[in-house]
Amino acid sequence: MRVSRSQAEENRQTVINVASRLFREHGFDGIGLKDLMKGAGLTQGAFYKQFASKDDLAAQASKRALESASGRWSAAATANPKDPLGAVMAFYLSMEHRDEMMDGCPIAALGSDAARQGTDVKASFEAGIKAYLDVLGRMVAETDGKEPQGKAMAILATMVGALTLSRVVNDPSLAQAFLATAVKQVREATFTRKNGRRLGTRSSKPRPQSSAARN
Amino acid sequence: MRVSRSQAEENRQTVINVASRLFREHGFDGIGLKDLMKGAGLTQGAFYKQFASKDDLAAQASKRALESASGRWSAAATANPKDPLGAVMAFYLSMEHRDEMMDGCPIAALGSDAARQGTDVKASFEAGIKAYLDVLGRMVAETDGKEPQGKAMAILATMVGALTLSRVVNDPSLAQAFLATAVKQVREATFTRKNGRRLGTRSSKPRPQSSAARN
DNA sequence: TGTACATCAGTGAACGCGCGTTCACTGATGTAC
DNA sequence: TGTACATCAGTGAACGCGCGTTCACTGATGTAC
Repeated sequence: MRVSRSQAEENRQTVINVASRLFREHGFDGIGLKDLMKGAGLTQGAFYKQFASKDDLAAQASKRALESASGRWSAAATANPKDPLGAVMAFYLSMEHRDEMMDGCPIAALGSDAARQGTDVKASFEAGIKAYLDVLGRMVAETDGKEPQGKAMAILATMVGALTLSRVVNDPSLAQAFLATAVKQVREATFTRKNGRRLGTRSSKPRPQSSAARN
Repeated sequence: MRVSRSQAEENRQTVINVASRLFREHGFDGIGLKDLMKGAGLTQGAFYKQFASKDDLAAQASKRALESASGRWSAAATANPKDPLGAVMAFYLSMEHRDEMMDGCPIAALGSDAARQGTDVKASFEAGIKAYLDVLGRMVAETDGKEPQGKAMAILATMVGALTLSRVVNDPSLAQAFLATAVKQVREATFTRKNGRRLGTRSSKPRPQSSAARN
């Protein structure tokens, strides 16, 4: 039966939100429209009243996932203005994040899938990644004036790679080591720039099983 | 009709080799057994004479893909003994590698898929990653004595992350920038250690469209 | 404001298709004598 | 070494199933008068 316009729009948003989480959990190919719609309390027939195709939803859900993730970065940064980068790394490079793909970083959760998707999905990722880089760049600029955008790209790469690597191995201590060495490398990269001498002396010894080396 | 034992074993190896490339190209879920077997010149019915399940093949193909990739690293390193790390980065962080998933790094090509696979696939990745780390660790140890294994993990994370990021964006210059900043960051990380002063002065300015910053 | 009607979000069944897996069968290979 | 027979890698059809997509239908919503 028909539903009010605002209700329909609300349903649409719910589907996108649900899909942004279920795609991260199961991959674009790992979850069907039936389960996606069921997650939003609807049946699969309604899908094509809201979206042109599964690819269309994939692009919109990717956009939503990136927005929500970038929001978490900003929130962590503003909640800890003394060490915003440390706050971001504390949740990003944690074992909790490693073990929870559904609410985590979509680049790590869907990266190699997204590389095989079409232009629309990649456009969503591209826009979201630029937002990540803005947030990161602003953090880096505060402690390290030189080329903050280049630094931000390298830092993001290190973080995404470390999370990916930590997820494809069975051994939890190896997984944790990838996360901890990434924290360390990012700290050194951001505090080592000004004429070759380290600015900060923040220790970054990896704590083998703790969830995050917050320093 | 029956086939000689050595022919059967050869066929089996061919299937694993083909699968290691087609899984990287299409993802574990993106290619079916029929096409996998056809790629090896066989029909799908023969599959279960050689493998217990598709997951079984996924684990063996992952192992094969990692072995072949780690072989490429070693080859690049020994071919360029003066700058093995530079040689590895020259192909790993290149636009050619970005645009060719089939013969490229399985961690970048299958990383987020592998994170969702079972213990066997992850065991293949874990073993392969340790081999990568050995090769990298030896390179790092030559120029930078301290904690080569930790450095190797951070470098691998940066490289995997940069390649992944370069593949999920449409804009080729942004893709190239991810690769170039990764080269730069790895260079700085490996040559900046000894009491805070940089050892080498190798320039690492990114060359916007070239395939790799070889320096 | 009230009524008649058009719109369209959502339902649930159906479409064709390809999936992973199973199976009866084939016939060359490998083995026992 | 030669023969009889068991083995089993490979074939191709079939299995049940879930997929993305389409469609006739429903009935509350939105609109025209």
